[in-house]
Amino acid sequence: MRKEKISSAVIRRLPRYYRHLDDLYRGGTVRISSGALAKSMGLTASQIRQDLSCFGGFGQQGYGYNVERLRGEVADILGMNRAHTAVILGAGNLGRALIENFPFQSNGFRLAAAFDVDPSLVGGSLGGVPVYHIDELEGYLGGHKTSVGVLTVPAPAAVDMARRLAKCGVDGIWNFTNVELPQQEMEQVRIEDVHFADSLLTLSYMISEEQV
Amino acid sequence: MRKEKISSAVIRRLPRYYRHLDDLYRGGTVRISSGALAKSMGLTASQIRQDLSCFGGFGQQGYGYNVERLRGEVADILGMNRAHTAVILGAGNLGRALIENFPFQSNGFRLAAAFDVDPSLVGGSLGGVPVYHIDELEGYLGGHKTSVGVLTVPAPAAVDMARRLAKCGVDGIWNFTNVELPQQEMEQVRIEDVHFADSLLTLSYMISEEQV
DNA sequence: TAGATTGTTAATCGATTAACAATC
DNA sequence: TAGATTGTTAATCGATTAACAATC
Repeated sequence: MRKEKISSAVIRRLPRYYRHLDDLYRGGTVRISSGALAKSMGLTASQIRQDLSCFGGFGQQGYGYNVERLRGEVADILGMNRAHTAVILGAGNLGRALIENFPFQSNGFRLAAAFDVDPSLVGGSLGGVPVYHIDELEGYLGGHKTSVGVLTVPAPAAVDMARRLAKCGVDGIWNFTNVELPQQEMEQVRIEDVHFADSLLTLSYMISEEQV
Repeated sequence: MRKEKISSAVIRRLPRYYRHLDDLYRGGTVRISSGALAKSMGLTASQIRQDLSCFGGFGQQGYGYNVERLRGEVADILGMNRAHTAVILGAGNLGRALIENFPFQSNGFRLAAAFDVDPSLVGGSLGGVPVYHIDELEGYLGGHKTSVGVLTVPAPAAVDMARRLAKCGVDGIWNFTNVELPQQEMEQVRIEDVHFADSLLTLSYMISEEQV
């Protein structure tokens, strides 16, 4: 289906396309032209047509794109309909924030289990998700095919936990620890980092620059 | 000091440079060549020299870079020594995770106040940070020059809170809500988004692609 | 000094934008 | 049909890589 390797610049824009198309869809918009979408997203029409054409011709000359259809196509491209599963490691504040508030379901994931060491949490559940002791990780993953491990453990535990997830064969790690995981040790695992510090420092640069 | 507009590709790499240099510094490394740093970061030596030369000549021929000095220079460039201040809006799980666990201080920020509507929190403090009622926001910001507002409120409140922060004259908004803020309404405010959903969907794409 | 490594200029590569024939 | 808008090819722009003289 796909012609060549899709550049990561394009891939990073896909979730934004999805988000905007979903908003339009929910708002009842039936069709949209690349020009109109570009304007509302702050991109160029050319870029949108170029990006989408990596995956196929979803539009129609003289008409534009059907919002519902395009939204669905982008969802498919992003793998949102593949019944991905996730487990989360670490049920501290951040872990709990994700467990209780992040809409895994509407992003195509089912959050199946949480792991922690806190005896007051283990055996219970959070937001409908059972909490197991971290020692049960291998046993659990052995029996439950899991796509992604979400890492919200304290920094010192991060690398070890990543290794254990990799050894159990997860496809990806969603890394919230401010630690660089050893990708070269786990070539087969895709790692996506959410580095809060990098983000804040970028903002710090931007606001500092203004005042030079 | 700076010649021209620095490209955002370069800016996004600066925090990673800082992180690596800080690790090296803490580990006691005194000097490093662009080649060695490149290898450990998965970049090219050319790129590192090119990036750094945007800001000045920090190295020495035949020697490389002094780690402590370069770490300091990058920190300065990032604005880490400008005594930035921040307030956080929303002390739910995510807000609390940031208040209690995120090292604002070592990223050059002082987290001065939190705002929420929960009567059981207002008037108290979290992680040493006083919690005020959101109604007190304007009063507080009027009296306390604040660089950044951290947005960890529920999605429906996000845009309104962003407007209020902008009106009070913050320089930047660190946005954790899955909402696109109206940048065009607040040209003077720099917005840095941490879109969890975009990040997870990127990972979803990467692991799905493997299995085509 | 000789070897190493920078900062910078030139060459290459890739991504974005523009243009336009195809066509709904 | 005429107007609008796509998908795609070509042109431009920008970012990365390579090369090398300068020099510590």
